[in-house]
Amino acid sequence: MGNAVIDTCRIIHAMEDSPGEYARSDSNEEIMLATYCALREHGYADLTIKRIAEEYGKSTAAVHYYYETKDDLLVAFLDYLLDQFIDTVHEVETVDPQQRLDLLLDKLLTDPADHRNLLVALLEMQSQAPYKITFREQLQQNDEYLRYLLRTVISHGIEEGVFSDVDAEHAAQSLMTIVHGARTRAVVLDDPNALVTARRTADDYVDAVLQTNPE
Amino acid sequence: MGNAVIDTCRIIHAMEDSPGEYARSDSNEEIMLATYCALREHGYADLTIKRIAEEYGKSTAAVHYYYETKDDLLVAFLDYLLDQFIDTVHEVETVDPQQRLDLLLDKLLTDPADHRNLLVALLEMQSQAPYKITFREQLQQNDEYLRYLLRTVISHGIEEGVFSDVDAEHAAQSLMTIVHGARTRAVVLDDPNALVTARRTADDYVDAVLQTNPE
DNA sequence: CCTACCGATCGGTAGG
DNA sequence: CCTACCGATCGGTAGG
Repeated sequence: MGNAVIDTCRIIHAMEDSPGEYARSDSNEEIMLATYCALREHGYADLTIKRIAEEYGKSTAAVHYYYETKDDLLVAFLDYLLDQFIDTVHEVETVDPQQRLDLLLDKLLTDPADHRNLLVALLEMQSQAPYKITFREQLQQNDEYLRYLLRTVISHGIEEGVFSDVDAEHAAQSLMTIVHGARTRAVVLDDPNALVTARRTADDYVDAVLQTNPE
Repeated sequence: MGNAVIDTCRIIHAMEDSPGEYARSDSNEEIMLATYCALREHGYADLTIKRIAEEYGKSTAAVHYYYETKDDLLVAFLDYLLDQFIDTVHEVETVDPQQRLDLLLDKLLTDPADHRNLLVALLEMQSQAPYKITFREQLQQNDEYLRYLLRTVISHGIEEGVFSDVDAEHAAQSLMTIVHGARTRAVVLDDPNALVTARRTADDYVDAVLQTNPE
């Protein structure tokens, strides 16, 4: 499993080292990737500038050249990481409420590719939320946005009469709770099944609480 | 908020420094408490033997006298921490399925006293699960036990005809997902309301999925 | 249990 | 961007 992770990072680096298409100003992107790999391999507690520099392939001074302090770098990295999750969700373009909610939950609770590695990285960053106000605010904003997406689609469904007239904000919070619970359990208990189970739980919830039973 | 934490730890220390009732062999308990406070105040990434020793009120060598390595200490501490949660749940003695499930969820999703501090400590320890097999196994065992309690009470309810004939294991996993999600959100987003909301979500789930509608 | 100390490593900087 | 280096701090141990 440890090897799988390293491989993933090697693959990412390989992809990115390919033909020099865009300007070298993408050093930032490279450092973000290096941070991602170093974090995934060592965890937040053992994440050092030196290890990031090793993944980056340059010296520690090179890292400090782009980011004055370790904190600056990590704040930027958390934005980068949360964007990865947002991007996935933005792939859903359907507007039909039932279908859209279904697909949003799919994106939030499965989808993968590199999902497991992303979830580990997220867990590590989350663990610093009680101590770094910046992190906490970034995570709050992300949660708020995802909740907004859910609340909106639920409201639309209610207006169209396909969902029961429930408290849309509460329903959105409930689904976010299931999402966070699934992610935590998947990574902490090392149980990939946790996401699949939670996807079903979310469906239970939608079917039983939101869905109008046409009979 | 930072002050509130420190105060909590001071209070705990005060309680424990009171009349010398039991033998001094309780140094272990004192070190566990010191670790709890140091962890709560600084987070896992900045948890050092020195800081634990400061909370303990003795030298770092004193800590190493009882625990050979930092790892040994932290493994013992995780057991200690998880026991705190288990103890709370064990206060539920009711056998009536509906009432018992209700009270179990209360204990898992509210109860507090020092709940928030306990949740922060848990989050910190969880963040090391991907890197320390021992931690992961301890957390797996804990989750398994709580799931067992839920599955059992659900099965009893089904036998007695007060719950629908659902997959008890899946229902238990769903509730555990909600519990983990609530804890994560409460601490990471610093939203005490997350627990209350999730308690309602759990009720939604129980009412809609488990409860037989007698009509 | 304490004092004193070990080698290793940390984030960050000076000077180029 | 690199080499070389800074003071501070880490987990752990020797000797008592």
